[in-house]
Amino acid sequence: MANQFVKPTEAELEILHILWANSAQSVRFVNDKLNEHRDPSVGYTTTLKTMQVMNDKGLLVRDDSARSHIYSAAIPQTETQRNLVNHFVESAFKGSAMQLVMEALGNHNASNDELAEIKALIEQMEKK
Amino acid sequence: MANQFVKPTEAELEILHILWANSAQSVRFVNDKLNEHRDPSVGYTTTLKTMQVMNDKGLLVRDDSARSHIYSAAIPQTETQRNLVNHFVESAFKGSAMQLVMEALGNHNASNDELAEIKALIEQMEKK
DNA sequence: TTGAAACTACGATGATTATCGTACTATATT
DNA sequence: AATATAGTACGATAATCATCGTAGTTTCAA
Repeated sequence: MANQFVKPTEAELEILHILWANSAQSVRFVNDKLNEHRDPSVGYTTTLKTMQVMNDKGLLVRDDSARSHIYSAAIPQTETQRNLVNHFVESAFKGSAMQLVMEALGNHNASNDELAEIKALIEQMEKK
Repeated sequence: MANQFVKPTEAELEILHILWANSAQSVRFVNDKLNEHRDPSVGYTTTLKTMQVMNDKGLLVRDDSARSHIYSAAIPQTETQRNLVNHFVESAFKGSAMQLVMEALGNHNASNDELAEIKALIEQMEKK
């Protein structure tokens, strides 16, 4: 059977975004990145604890061979996002993914390039 | 300024779906509907309590003129879904709505009618 | 008219989340 | 060597969520 999806919390997702964009990093690095965009800044031990929990949950992988442990995301970004979308479609749109697509398309600006890319994807789907 | 968005929890969202589809209803009705698709069924007082909390949060409106109180969703389905999508795009896709669209399009089946509808929406967007 | 059935109010509980402080340990600087 | 610096481990806390039990009240039927 497929691996069981562990849904990351909001705080965990922020950390995942940082590790997806920056591969393997220390807690110090992640905490600094987090606080670049935070007003009440997050304490170092808060980030440490969260990342330890994520490691226990199987969301992160840890290399503890050196004194400063190095963490990376255990699951690829696209796979996690696919799972998140599946869950979200169910809970917010009762399974109607196309309603979600319409909503997301309608209320956010898209460049012509992006629109072209989506059209291409639709063409491709129609051929099946 | 616009009304502050109160994000419904998972359990609350399920109740909202029932009330969006069935307008004004009693707790009894909602609880019965919930338990149509639930294995460990939800207790009546659980649903009652949740709906009372939702009323306090401003998610529901209550008519308590009769003994059996009648609740309805305080905010329209489309408006709530728009807010949910906005939040989800931020947290899961760091603001890239088009990436969400691609993901949702790619991994869910769409009928030809639905694809046509989306194409129409895209045509319309290109004219701006 | 009295007892069962149905309803509301409300407090309590266990689980999860986000947060931090403290204790302890290893490294680096003077 | 002694001390400051930087790291990990871990317990504690307050907030939120989902859940339910109990108490009290209204309605209805035998």
